[in-house]
Amino acid sequence: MKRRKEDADQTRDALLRAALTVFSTQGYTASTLSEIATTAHVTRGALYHHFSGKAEMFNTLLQQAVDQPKQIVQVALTEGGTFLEIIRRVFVRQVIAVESDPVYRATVELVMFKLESNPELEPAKLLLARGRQASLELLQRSFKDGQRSGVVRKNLKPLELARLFLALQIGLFHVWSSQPEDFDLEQSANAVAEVMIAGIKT
Amino acid sequence: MKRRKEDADQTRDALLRAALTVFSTQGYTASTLSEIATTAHVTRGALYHHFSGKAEMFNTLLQQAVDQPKQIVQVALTEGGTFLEIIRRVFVRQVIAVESDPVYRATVELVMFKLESNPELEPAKLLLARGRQASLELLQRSFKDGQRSGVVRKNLKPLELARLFLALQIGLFHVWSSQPEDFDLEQSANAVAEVMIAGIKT
DNA sequence: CATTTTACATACATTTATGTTTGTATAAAA
DNA sequence: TTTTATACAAACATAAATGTATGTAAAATG
Repeated sequence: MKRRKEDADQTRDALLRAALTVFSTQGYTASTLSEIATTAHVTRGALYHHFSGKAEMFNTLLQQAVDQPKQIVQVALTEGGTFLEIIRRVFVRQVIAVESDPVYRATVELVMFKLESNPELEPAKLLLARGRQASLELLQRSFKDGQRSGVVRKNLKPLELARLFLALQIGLFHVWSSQPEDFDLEQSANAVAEVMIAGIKT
Repeated sequence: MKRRKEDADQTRDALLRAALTVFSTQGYTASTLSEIATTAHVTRGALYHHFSGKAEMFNTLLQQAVDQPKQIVQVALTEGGTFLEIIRRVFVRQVIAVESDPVYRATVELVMFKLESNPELEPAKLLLARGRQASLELLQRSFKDGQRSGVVRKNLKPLELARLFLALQIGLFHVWSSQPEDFDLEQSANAVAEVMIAGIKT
């Protein structure tokens, strides 16, 4: 029995959700299209109808997650405050976002820590690299401003400061991700942010 | 023609090196025993003679890499110095170790950032988790001592400090690993360590 | 109402990796 | 020197995943 267009969209969504689930548990490479299809309660026929294959599903998932960090920066900027306050807000919120949104979390974990080298995923990797590069440059400019206005120590290069910021975020997420149960991410993010601020302010 | 015992050991080593190479380029899951064997200039027959399969090869590789960080701590302790000096030395050296030893680096990158979920690798994951847990506890005790002796701020819990230390190491390595070319790891490690020290000292 | 798409399911052909088995030349042991 | 164990290579059998091709009922289109 044929479905209506809205039903088809629903099938597509179910397939994407199933893909994320299967990717997260089996890993990308070991994930089979059969399992994704059956998890979504359809057959591979439906999957091939909606997507060209595994890589396209992955790219679709990824695309949904790359915008999140930028939005957080936008919001934090509109709220105003001192430079260090903004930096701190962005840091903490970006870390927490990953805890509150399970889909976002699964995607980030998958992409950052659980993706084996794979030629067919190079475009995805590039997308991510560009995103990180953009963040790095934005942070670098911010810290340069911070130094100009005198609130940030000047013996550290803006680039190093930006890397420190990123490294702390990624590392904190990594450590939490490996043992989420006994770990209050928000609290840790605040503690870590405090040390970072204390370490870089004049 | 049959080889002598020493030749056999050589074959085994070649297989392990080949495995690391192939794992690093193709990822664990996508790596095939055929490719590992041919990379080592033998056939799968030799591989199956020396190892029970892919997982055993991986575990063997991993085992070689888990001891490294501990040794660095041992050495750094014997050299003496103030608490903050030791912390800084350990931090920087552990980060740098990964740059100077290509085999160690490849293993760590593989294990930390490029290992998709895989039931047959659970023992390996456990091995690593235990190692990290041990580091965490050691660091925690160290920071507690540091606080008792008054050189470390007391408004942060030792556990948080230990996580901060680990997160910085992991994050820095992660950021560097994604773009090693335009990045002096030693310099960054020192810069980061300095900020960390500045952020936690009284 | 007739026709054409759409949204899948089903069946098939091909490929590829795996584990095992068998064969064999040589080194080591007795 | 005879025997046995070692270190592999080569062949085989099996399983599993992929992509494609075909079938089909219902929805959309005119």
